[in-house]
Amino acid sequence: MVTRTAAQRRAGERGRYDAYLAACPARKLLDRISDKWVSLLLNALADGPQRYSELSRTIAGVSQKMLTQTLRGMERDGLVTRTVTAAVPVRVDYELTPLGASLLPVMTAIKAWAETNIDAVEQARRAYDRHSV
Amino acid sequence: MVTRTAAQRRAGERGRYDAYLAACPARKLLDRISDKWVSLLLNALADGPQRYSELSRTIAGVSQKMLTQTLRGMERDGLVTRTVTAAVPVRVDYELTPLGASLLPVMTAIKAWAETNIDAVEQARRAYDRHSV
DNA sequence: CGGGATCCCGTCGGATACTG
DNA sequence: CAGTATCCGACGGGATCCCG
Repeated sequence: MVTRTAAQRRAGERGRYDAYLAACPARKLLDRISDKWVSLLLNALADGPQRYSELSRTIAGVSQKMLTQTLRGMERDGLVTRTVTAAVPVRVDYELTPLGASLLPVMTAIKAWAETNIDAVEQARRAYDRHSV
Repeated sequence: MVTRTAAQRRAGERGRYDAYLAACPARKLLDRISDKWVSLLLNALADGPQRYSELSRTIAGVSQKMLTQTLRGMERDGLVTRTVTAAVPVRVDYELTPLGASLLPVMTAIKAWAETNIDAVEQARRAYDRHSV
């Protein structure tokens, strides 16, 4: 077997492609906001700061692990600020930064497309399922 | 143990919340376009129809499994059309539908935000990492 | 109250081999 | 050429327990 296998060739190409992808800002952002909890937290924090426990109740379905993990990630990316108030029961508030708030219009644009086109998508989906099942 | 545990209460709330989420058009759309391969295919198909093998080479890093699976999903949602030309070697072309094409501006908006703000995000990230490591 | 650490399971996605 | 079928490893994310 002198020639490289298809898998080997693809592996080489993938290396460069992954590097290209990793450098792509749009993909980085998509990876971030496409996260289920990030988008929900963005919405929850849109109308003012909230405490950890408030967020926990607002989002309802989230586990502490994911709530903490997601908030940490967003804080790291400068999308939210974390403010600890030393009291007897500790108090922690989260708030959108200007950067985080600037993401809201983008979410709105996505939402707008979704709301106008979701019917067409679901119709196409039903049509597809009908003749293929 | 008379009262329900926190987990039990959350489970109930999650049921309603999941239902709410499932009904949310914006989330459905996000789930779809946030997919790594969907966004790449959208871009690849932006400037005209392409054959299966062409897409395979354009995207480079994708496995046949994911390429086929993703294209099927997009076809189901009415974002692309699949045209089979019966010839000696079979020929299959994929093309964006108007619905699929209407998604491109949204992707552009996301890309625009990403390109103007990615520096701020990465700077915040470095600052965060510096004082916490 | 606001988490950190750990365990565990389900699903996603890659590799490989085979087919019309 | 354009897939389908199968195996399987990695990882995301929930549940649980514990701490400052």
